[in-house]
Amino acid sequence: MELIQIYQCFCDATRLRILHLLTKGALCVCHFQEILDLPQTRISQHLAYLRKKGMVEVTRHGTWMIYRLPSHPPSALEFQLKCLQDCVRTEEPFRGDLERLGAVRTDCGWIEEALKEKKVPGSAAPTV
Amino acid sequence: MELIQIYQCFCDATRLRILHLLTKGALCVCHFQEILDLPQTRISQHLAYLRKKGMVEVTRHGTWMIYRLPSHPPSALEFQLKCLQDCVRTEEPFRGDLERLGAVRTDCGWIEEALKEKKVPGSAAPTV
DNA sequence: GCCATATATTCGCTTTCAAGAATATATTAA
DNA sequence: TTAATATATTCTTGAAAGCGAATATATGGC
Repeated sequence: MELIQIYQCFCDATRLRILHLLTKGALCVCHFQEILDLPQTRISQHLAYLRKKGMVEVTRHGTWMIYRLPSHPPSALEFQLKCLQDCVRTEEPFRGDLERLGAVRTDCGWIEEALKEKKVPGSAAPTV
Repeated sequence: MELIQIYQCFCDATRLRILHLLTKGALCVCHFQEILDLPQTRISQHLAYLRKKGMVEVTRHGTWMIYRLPSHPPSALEFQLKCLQDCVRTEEPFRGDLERLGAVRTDCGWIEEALKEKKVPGSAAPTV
């Protein structure tokens, strides 16, 4: 019953914030750390949970793990994510997350470009 | 964070079936028992959970407890319930639930009329 | 009052979950 | 090879959840 798995993923505040951020583009773990201001372990654990349930996909780029929503999400998930965006547009902490996301200003397109051009995750990496 | 409470209520199969049935009208516990074919204790427990989270309201009519969705549900809940109905229209066990609901053929309007007319929960009650 | 019915609550058990701490792994740089 | 960075995994603890079994409560009929 896949719909329930979606609700299970959505019923924790940290996961909800992660998924919400991913609707704006792919991100790596250090970005989540910075934006959510939560310990790395906790973020990785929730990302592992989401991976296990098939809600996110991941690619390694150097030492970074780039997380993104599934390329072809089931329609129920797509729908729920849309709904999520609508519901929390003005709610904290989601609104603040988006602001901080803007400050980080690195969606995964940017990351991937940088990686392809320079391959220097240690130096050009977001200083987290 | 009220949205999360909605997801928490939605993330169990039994509760999801209960809420789905309630979108079609109020029901009492014995109806849930018959339609879902689950033990009374379990249903009451999940209804208590939903009550605690404000997802259902309840009225006593004689020995029956009539459950229904809140008269003025928060818009997020309304939206999610709409979504639920769309998502599971063809899915089991939801489809079967609706069929069995049709067989029971007693929405709460009927129950309340009967109660007001006859006050005989013991005899005219659904034979469960 | 007593009994039956409908429903709720409590208890004990097992599983899952959330979280922090500690540790492990993979990759890159030197 | 060694060190540093980014991330994952494991461990432990406490809390919550789900479930069946047993028990309690409220109501109505007698």
